[in-house]
Amino acid sequence: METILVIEDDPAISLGLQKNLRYEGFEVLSANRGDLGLEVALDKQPDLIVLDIMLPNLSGFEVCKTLKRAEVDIPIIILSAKDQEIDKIMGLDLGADDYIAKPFSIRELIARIHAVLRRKKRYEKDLETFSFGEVEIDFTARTIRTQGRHLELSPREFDLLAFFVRHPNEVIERRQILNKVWGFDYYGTARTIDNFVTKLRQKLEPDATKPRHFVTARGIGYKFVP
Amino acid sequence: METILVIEDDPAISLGLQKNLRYEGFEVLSANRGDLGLEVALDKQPDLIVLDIMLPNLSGFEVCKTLKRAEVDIPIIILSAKDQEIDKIMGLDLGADDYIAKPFSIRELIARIHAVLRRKKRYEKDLETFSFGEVEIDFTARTIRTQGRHLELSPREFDLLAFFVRHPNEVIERRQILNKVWGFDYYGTARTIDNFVTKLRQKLEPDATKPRHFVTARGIGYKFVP
DNA sequence: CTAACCGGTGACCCCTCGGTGACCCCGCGG
DNA sequence: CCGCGGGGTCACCGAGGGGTCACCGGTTAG
Repeated sequence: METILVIEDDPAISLGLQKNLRYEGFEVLSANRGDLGLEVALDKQPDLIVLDIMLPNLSGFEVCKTLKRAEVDIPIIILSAKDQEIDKIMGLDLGADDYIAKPFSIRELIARIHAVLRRKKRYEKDLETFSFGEVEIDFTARTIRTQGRHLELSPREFDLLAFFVRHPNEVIERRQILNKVWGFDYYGTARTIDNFVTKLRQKLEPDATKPRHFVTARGIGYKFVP
Repeated sequence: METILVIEDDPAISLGLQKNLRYEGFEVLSANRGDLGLEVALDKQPDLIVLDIMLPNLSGFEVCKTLKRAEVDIPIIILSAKDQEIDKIMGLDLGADDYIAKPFSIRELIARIHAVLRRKKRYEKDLETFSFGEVEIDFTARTIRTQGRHLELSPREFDLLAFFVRHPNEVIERRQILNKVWGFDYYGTARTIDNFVTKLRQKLEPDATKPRHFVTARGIGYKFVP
């Protein structure tokens, strides 16, 4: 379930928001002061923050800037009192994900929240997937697709592939591969790696006899080229 | 048949509304004072309330706030005298589902009533049910149907299923499943999970020996694919 | 009070997967 | 041209992960 933090000092608005967001199926946290909101944000890491600009103790501006500076990737939707303010705020380029002026329709706010969360999810999914040639890797589901067809990799095969993908265009010696994929305390023969590379080639290369992605570096190890 | 409660003190408007709504196929209740309206709402639990803001004894504001605070999830459409009032009301964010200014077209009101009811229905359905394959889950009633037949899940089985359903297409390690379903302070063996997964498979998979929905991720945990 | 049920553990067996060795090929250097 | 070493590939085997069943203790409902 997604968690939303509401930072808003007007109790009427805050309570109304909380109620509606819970009704919408979110878990809701709230803070009525900027400094408290910042604290909660850093502590609980909500999925989204609804942030009023006019706040006691620490303004919404400051909260937003601090969060962005801390590289905390929590999307922020800013509430502000007047339409005119919106332009000013957007001009300041706080890095918020959306802006909405009071008085706002709760329906619209919820729609925008969903939109922002969807965007975030899609973005995260990009991080969790990787493609090269005809091959698509989904790290979350630990699945591989090639030419639209699903195919099976054993756990070790998948781990090795993941390692290669994280180090593209880089000759890596066998020792290093063993350390990273099999664990630093593993004392196996280097032949194991060769075997697994063969399997990956057979499953993922268009022509396994002429490897294009999993290239041998004779005398050293292997190199993955996407 | 859906029941609509009209809370409106002007007899002309109230009677007109009642007639039109009955003609439209709704069952209609009415109240001419705020306090009476609230009473009827709580007593009869109508499917929707059309609520005037200016009311004797208890204002529409109060009725709305009280209902929302009581967690009575009846959608409310607010009528108000003037256009300008609408902005103010929306700013207060009473949690009403729609607002309409007098004088209003009865056609428009009816259209909005239908829209709100549709939204509510869809929302409730989304929130409370989930389907995959032949299986239908009702989270509110905590019941399962498959191929039209009702079947029994024990509490833990249901919780585990609910957890899987909330994390589709995601390989989840056993530790995490224990944390989320059994509680972070639970120290049981991983075998427990395996047993419950087996039970879910036997009850929900078309062919329990060839799981399609509850997939094992060898060495890690499980993955639910709808 | 008793029976049924449920959750949790242990035991057993199966099957997959990882790892090793063997064999052969290929490329390189003498 | 030949010998050698590194690597591709295959087949085999043992370990261990997981499916499943049986049992047991506690709780609840009848």
